[in-house]
Amino acid sequence: MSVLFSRQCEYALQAVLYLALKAGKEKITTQELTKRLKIPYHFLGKILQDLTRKGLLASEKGPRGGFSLAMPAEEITLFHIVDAIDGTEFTRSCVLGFPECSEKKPCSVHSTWGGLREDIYTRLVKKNIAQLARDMKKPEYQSKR
Amino acid sequence: MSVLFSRQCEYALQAVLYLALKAGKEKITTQELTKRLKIPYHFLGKILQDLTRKGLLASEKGPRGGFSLAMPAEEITLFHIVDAIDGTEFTRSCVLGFPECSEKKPCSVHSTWGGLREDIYTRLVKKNIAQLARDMKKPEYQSKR
DNA sequence: GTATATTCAGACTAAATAATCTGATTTACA
DNA sequence: TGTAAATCAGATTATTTAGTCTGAATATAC
Repeated sequence: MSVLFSRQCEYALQAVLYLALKAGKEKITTQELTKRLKIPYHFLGKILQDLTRKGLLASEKGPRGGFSLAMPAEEITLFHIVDAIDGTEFTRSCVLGFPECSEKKPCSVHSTWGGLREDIYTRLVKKNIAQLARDMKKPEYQSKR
Repeated sequence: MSVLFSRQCEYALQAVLYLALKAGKEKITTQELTKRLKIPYHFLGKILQDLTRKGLLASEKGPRGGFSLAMPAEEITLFHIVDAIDGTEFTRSCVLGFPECSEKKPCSVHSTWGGLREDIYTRLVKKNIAQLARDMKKPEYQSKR
C-alpha cells in the first residue's frame, strides 16, 4: 500500500521532479519519462495530461514536442502536485476514519493527530520542486547503490 | 480516500475501541457493533474474524456469544491493530514512492519525511486502547452535535 | 504536402479493495 | 433434544484504482 498518496500522485511527483532536474530548452517526452522513471507509458500520459490541464505543466504536440514546467520550479510546491492529483481531503478527514468526527466535533485523537495532518500539510507546502531537485543533485543522492 | 489506513483498518480500530468502552461480562455481537458503528455487517464479520485469528479479540459462538478483547485494553496499542490489518510496510516505504529509495539509498526527502513516518509509528505505539477509551468518555467527546 | 513524432481523448481491461451472500458449525437454553 | 443465535468459511459481486489500447489531432521537418 502506498504510504500517503495514490500511485498516480507518486508518479506525478516523480515526473515533475524529473522535469525540474532536466529543465532546459528541450521539451521532455512521455517516452523519456517512462523509460527513466519506469512508469507505464499510457498511465503516465494521463497523469501528464492532468498536470497540464491543472496548469502545472506546459505541453507541445508534434515532433520536438513534450512537456516542461509551466512555471519556475521554485513556485511549484509538493502541495500543488498532491492537490492536483489526490486533492486535499486528507488535511481534513479523521485519521481513524470515525464518521462522526469532524472539525466541530473531533474524536478523542483528532486534535492529537491533527498535529500530524498539519505536519504533513506544512511539509508539502514548504518543499518546492527546486529545493527537491537541488537536494537530489547532492553527491549523497547520486549513484549510491 | 482514507488518510493513512485502509477502510478495513479504520473499521477495526473503531470496533476494538467500542469493545473496550463496553468491556464487561457480556460478549458483544457483530450485530450490535454493526448497528452502532454503521459498518456493513458481513464486512465487519470478516474483520472481527481477522482480529480474533491474530489474537487481539476473543470470540464465542452460539447464543450469548460474541466478541471481547483478548487482553486488557492497556496492552492493545493502535499499532497492534494497524499491524494486524494493514501491516507495517508504511513504516519503511518511501513517502514519495520512489522505487529506488530505501533505507540504504534514501531519496532526498527520505530522511526528512522519515521523521514523519517515525512520528506516525510512535503515535500508534504509544496510544493504547484504554487511553483512547478514557479520552472518549471525557465530556467534551460526549453527545456534542 | 507527406511522413513522422508527439500529445490528446476516450473506451476498454486488470487488479485491488470493499461489500454481499449462502450455508456450515457451534452452543445456550427451553 | 430441538431451535435459535451466534461465529466461521468460502464464494460471489461491486466499486475503485491502476493500467492498456486505439485512433484522432497537431506540429515539425524533409
